Amino acid sequence: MKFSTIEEYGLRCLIQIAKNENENGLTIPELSELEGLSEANVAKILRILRIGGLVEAERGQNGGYRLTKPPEKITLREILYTLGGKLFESEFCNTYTGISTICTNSTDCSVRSVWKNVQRVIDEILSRLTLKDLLAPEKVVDKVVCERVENFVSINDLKIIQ
Amino acid sequence: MKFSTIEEYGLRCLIQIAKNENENGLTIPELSELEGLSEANVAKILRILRIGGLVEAERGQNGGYRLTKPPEKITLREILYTLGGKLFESEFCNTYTGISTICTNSTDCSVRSVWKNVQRVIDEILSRLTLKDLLAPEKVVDKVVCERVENFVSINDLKIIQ
DNA sequence: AGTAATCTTGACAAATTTGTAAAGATTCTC
DNA sequence: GAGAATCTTTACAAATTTGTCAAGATTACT
Repeated sequence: MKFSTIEEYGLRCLIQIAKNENENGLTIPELSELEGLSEANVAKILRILRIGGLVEAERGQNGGYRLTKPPEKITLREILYTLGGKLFESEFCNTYTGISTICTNSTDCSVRSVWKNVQRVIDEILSRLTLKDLLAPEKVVDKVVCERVENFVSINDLKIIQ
Repeated sequence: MKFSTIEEYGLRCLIQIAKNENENGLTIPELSELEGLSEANVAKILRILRIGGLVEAERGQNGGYRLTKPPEKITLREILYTLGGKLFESEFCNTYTGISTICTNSTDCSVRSVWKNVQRVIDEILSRLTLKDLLAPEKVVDKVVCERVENFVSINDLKIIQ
């Protein structure tokens, strides 16, 4: 269970765009510079975000990328779903070799239940965090994210390692 | 953010091994048959589980794979960590292009905070589920997993879709 | 000892994901 | 309208993950 690079880079680019003051938005070369990615790669990632409706592009000399909505209205769930799809797709069982027969016949697919429930919790956490929450300096963000998560989950005795 | 096929198949194989009654354990051809995977693929996955210390193998005519501990002592966290690694590795930031300079200089790496907190919650959920919890028929498992998760997380108004 | 059933390993092939390159389309400025 | 700056798209290359194959090692049974 990993985050893909598209998710990582896409979210980073979105944060940069949201932080940007200039009304023209951010250009591909600027994002490339800010995040240390190649321009071609930024272009590809921004395309996904644009098709997903999270950013809009203006071409030409004063062109660039802007958010389509204010950052407080964009949830992390929406972002990560656009960039990487859901953790557990309902076709999942069918795409895996041989499992369809096993699942439908014996209906003994306990694994699915785990995936579903993990996804449910992740979805809920990500729904409660917006792009705006990520715009502060790292330490502030960390505090907010921790609080938000703890407010929702009853982890009392657990510390974050590292 | 996806589960890898190794995680899916590995967990399935473990469940089969745990369910198995025969004291000799399950052989590769049997697991292959049960889960609809090729024998070569099963062999590869079982190797990971064996190196990870979750199963032990016996060679020869009465050979097969058995669990190294009782299923109630094997957590899903342990299993998925063995099969797929952590969601967020601490070297993560360094492995991504260009980010090291940005991270260390501006310490403005809000994304990391999200990953860390999501992982914290997933880890906690997976720690509370053991292999034994997955051995019942699907509907029973579903009930148990739901309850266990809900007991820990305050989702009140959310229903599982599908 | 020989044979069959099994696990074990390393090399390779296929598929998927990730990243790059090049040519095109649009807009602004002059 | 020419040119520069920008986004857009498609095709391709590289890297990673996934899956297969074949040869070897171990054990039990006769």
